[in-house]
Amino acid sequence: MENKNEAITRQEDDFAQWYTDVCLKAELMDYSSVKGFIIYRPYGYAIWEEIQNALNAKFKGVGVENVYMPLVIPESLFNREKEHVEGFAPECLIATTGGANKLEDPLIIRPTSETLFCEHYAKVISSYRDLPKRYNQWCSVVRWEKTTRPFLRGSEFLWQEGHTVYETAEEARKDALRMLEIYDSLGRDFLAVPFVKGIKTDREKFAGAVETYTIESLMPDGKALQSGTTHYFGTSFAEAFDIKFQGRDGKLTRPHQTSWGVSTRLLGSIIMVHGDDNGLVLPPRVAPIQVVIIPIQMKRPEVLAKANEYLKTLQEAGIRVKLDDSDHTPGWKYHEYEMKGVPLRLEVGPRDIENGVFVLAKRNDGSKLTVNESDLVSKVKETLDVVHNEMYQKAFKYLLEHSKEARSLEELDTILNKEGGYAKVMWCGDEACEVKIKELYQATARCLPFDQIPFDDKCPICGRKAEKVVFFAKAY
RNA sequence: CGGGAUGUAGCGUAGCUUGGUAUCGCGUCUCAUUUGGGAUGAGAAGGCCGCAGGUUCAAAUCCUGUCAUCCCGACCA
Repeated sequence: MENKNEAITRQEDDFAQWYTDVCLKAELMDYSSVKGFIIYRPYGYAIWEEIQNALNAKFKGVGVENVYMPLVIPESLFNREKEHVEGFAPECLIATTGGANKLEDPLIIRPTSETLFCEHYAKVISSYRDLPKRYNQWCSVVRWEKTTRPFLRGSEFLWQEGHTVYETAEEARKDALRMLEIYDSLGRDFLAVPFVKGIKTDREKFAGAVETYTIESLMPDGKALQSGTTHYFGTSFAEAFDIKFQGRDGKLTRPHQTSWGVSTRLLGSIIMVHGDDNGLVLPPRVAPIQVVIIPIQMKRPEVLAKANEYLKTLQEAGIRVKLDDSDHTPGWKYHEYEMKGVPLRLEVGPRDIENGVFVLAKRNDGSKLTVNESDLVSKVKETLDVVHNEMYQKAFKYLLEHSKEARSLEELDTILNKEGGYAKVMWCGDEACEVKIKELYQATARCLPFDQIPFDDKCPICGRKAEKVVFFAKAY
């Protein structure tokens, strides 16, 4: 019997509504009373914490240090880099009063913190011996968005923003690419989300950047989601904020900078890429609960004793495990943890105990296996890895099957408007053709992928010579 | 910011046309029996009808404004 209170909209009926249902019913978030500002509930926040743990470990491995910068930026400071201002001004939230007084220099709630980092760097950098600097902060930023959706686009969102300073362009560029690789590995090894890696067109790049690199993921409704970006700034910020150092040659020199970030938008990606009509499906390595133990006929003391024994053993093995000994029926619990996307369910009841086994059920494909008690830890660990790999492979297959070459306007139309996914286009390099595709199909250039495999030699828009492959898609 | 839809208990809703005691289901709480795919019975609690004005003897209902959410477009991570 379908319980109306628990049921969610089916994906094929209304994908957007399905997404919202999952966000709410899996208890990831709730709406607050201010548009676009959401409440990250414990279960949703816990996923973000797992992402933080994974990234912090990777950051530390390449010498990144965590810091914290102020929430507010004086308008006068924010205004120093021209392109940057033009990019962000339309979506700034600005505080104009402090206490009873009007502020002479209004305070911008940070939409991003380049300016603060730069101001600080100008003070603390004076010699090549002070370089490189690799700072990162975990914080939230505010951008006054017109329309908002949980995790995908919010007025406030949580993210990390890294800001680095190097002596040379080569080092800085290398940093931007290395951080992109870290993001890519986060997707591959933790989120089970495959990304297309590449460089943004000039039109799509970050305000103030020389080059923007990106990881793009593909949602099951055929839309692309920009999931993280890294930027090479050249020396433009260093000039605007007067950051200079005395080089090995004794001369005052402008350093080269980068910035890079991923946000809670990654949660949106996880939800959509893996979720199904029963709710969330979490990749094991960032799942707050990796295994949930469901005892059957709990009132029998041997059942609860065995369940607690499993709990303890798995905890000691470093697995994130929960025993649900609430007095709901087993069936209720099955649905509950499926909605919440817990990768593995461990069932243990009188029948199992008699036979010295337990049942493991995989959330990603619903399959069940019977396991000998003695294999508890090894089998759970192994199966978590299996689930991760299956989830990644499934998403990767979808990505491949929905990345198609478009040699003509007709093919572009078919891919973008009927099939969904990426349209690979041979691009002449003229922004006019990029704009034309946007006008015709509401699709944007997601990136020029690093893996350039040309399949034609002329631009399908203007017919001129084309050498670069660009991925176009409708985007979130 | 334009076009459309929706706000009534934690969730889903009836009532609104034609103003007059706030409807039902789920969930929650208590007790008992249950437990291998959303258990059953009995009892109970829970509402400024999104918010603010207005019309009226009287507003969930009519009018104006506003806020929020969802969908479709233009901007972003």
